[in-house]
Amino acid sequence: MKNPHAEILNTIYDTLYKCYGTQHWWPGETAFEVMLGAVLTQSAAWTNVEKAIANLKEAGMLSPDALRKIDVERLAKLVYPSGYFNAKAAKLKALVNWYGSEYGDDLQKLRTRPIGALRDELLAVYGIGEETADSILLYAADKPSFVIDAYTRRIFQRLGVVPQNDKYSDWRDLFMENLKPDIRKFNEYHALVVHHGKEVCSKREPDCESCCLREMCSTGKRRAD
DNA sequence: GCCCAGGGGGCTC
DNA sequence: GAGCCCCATGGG
Repeated sequence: MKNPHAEILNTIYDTLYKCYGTQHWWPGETAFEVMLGAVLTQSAAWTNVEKAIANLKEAGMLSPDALRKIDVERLAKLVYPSGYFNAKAAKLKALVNWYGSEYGDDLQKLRTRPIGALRDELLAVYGIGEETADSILLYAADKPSFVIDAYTRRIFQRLGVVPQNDKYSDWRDLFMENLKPDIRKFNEYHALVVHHGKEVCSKREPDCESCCLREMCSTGKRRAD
């Protein structure tokens, strides 16, 4: 028999895709904006991240050079709406300093790096952990790196599809080892998971009645059991 | 007005 | 290497 995980992961993808369709997900107007967004969205709602990015745009701060030059206190005020503003200002500084010193702010150069090496580099930058690294790899650097977030864990836990250990790396391996590396699909899969997590499978009150995954989900199966 | 969301760093043991 | 606290906002 074929790999059972591969089958269920593909079935879940197909079901979500049939239910919601293409998400056209590109969380930012440019790859650089995506990198900033990946940091700003840490523990923050995307609506607040949009406010922070709008502030940066208005202040002419959507370039690596401008962000390197700006006063960190002023930067903190601009990103205020996304929360943790002092921490995030320092993180953005670290990100653009790395981007400039290692790649000369050249996106194409960054994209020529192999996925594993680039991931290790990102993880060494202050403020970039595993989820943020994978978001940048997938949505800015065009690398097939599966993004795990709170929605992913919650939804797949409810479906009973879980790795042996509840660590980020184990969750990522579950997807990376059972899906063919495909940038488009990883992009779409994560977008569908986020959409489903927000609209249907929220933490407080999952709407199991209208959930397209309810047939394979333990949480929503109270009717028959 | 409280409770909750939740990624990453840094410290302790 | 697991456990805990800190960072701060906005929405239920």
